Amino acid sequence: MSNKNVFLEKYFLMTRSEENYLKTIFHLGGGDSKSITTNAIAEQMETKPSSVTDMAKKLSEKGLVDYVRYQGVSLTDAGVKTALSIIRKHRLWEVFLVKKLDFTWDEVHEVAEQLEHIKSEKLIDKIDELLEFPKHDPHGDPIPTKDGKFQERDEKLLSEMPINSQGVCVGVKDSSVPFLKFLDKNKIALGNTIKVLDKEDFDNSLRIQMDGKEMRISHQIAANLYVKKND
Amino acid sequence: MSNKNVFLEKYFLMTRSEENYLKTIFHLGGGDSKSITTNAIAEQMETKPSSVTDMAKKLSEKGLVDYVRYQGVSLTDAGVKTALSIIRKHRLWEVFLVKKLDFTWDEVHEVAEQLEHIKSEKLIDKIDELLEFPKHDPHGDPIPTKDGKFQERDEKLLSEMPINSQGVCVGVKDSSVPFLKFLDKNKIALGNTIKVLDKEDFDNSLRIQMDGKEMRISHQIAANLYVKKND
DNA sequence: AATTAAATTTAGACAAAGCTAAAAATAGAT
DNA sequence: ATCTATTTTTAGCTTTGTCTAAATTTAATT
Repeated sequence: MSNKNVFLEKYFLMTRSEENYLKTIFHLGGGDSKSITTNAIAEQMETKPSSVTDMAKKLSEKGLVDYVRYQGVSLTDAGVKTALSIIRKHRLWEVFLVKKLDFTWDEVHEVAEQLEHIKSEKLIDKIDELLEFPKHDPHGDPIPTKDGKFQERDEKLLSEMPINSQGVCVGVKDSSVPFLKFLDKNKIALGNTIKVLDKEDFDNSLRIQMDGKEMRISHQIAANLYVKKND
Repeated sequence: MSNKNVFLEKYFLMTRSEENYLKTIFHLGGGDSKSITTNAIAEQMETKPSSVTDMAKKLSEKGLVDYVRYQGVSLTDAGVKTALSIIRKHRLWEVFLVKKLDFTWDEVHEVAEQLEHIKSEKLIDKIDELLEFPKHDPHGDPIPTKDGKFQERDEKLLSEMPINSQGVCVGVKDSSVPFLKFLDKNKIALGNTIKVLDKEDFDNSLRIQMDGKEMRISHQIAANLYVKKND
């Protein structure tokens, strides 16, 4: 019961629950040294704030988050690294499910949610290799590198943007007359800021916000608009 | 909190621990209506008999084992079915790891031990399909069918036999003169009963028992001898 | 600056899965 | 048939992760 291997104890032996908390904190922005409230975490994870407090203490003990009572939590460098490794696994498994097993867009999340907790570095590296080192998951979100780097591509198709992200319109893929006319008619112009509010699984159409007003656009349109992500 | 869906509650929502117990009981022979002692289970699982007793009660509650105090446990039909579905998953994942990700013989078990608990029927069916419905895992053990049938092949290569299994020598694959001379010299003849005592991971050689005496044979030999399993 | 509303933490409880130590039942040997 | 020795179970405690309800701190408003 002695303190044999602090490194192993603190960083490798993560429980499923701990990993889920780190992932959530990262997604809520707590990797940018921003403090995330216990309430926000509780809401996201569909649990109670008091449970979050308990876990915050535990993760703080392990050096994975900075936690100040009543002030919320933010990930430490070690916490960010761990969160990224889980997100990497999640997204690689999503690619695997879609590319190798013909899962659809909307089926992958639940299963990847389980697979991301499998503990084997070799396994995920081999999956990465099998998939030929994909850069993005099926939703267009970037896959962190093995050494925990986030290679955020700053130009992408609007259809690949995650929900709640926003960017400036920087180009078109289809430059046909009908398409450009459509953009003009709908006051979509280069330089406009567009925020993705929601995606409809049924037809992949998007609800977006532009210049303060909301609108819905089809997947075909979104898949031909390049935007530069800025948040 | 009402008793909404008994089927779901009893059969689908299995914990990892419950699944591991069922698998162990099956492997110890408790599927053949034979009673397995709590001590045997505890030893196999590297836990304590008292913990096994607790779980026996729980699994009995759920209708997965028959448990009589001081008499041990045996799997019910539902228990056998569940155990086989876990074993099926374990073995399919092993094949996947070896065939698709270049894992070696000895690396697969630990990872498959985790993967077997992933809950997604579609996932394992798709893996099965990807692998073109293999009949045996990398160790030569049979993969149960989706509807829980064990298709024990009664003829297999000696090199594919699991440790502690035994069979009667029924044929050769390589019928070249040098090979047959070797068999003759070592008194290995059709009709002999051979028991696999141990496998050496390093060179895949086997320690076997034949006619009461022990000997070691290379993988190349074992991979060219057909035996008919009989226990 | 004081008071109230909202957010957060503490305290105490629970279920799952395990352990230890003591009690009870079975089985083996005489 | 009785008595040990072994096996098995019970009772009570531990840890992890969760919850509820009560207490406390922060923030917002007057």
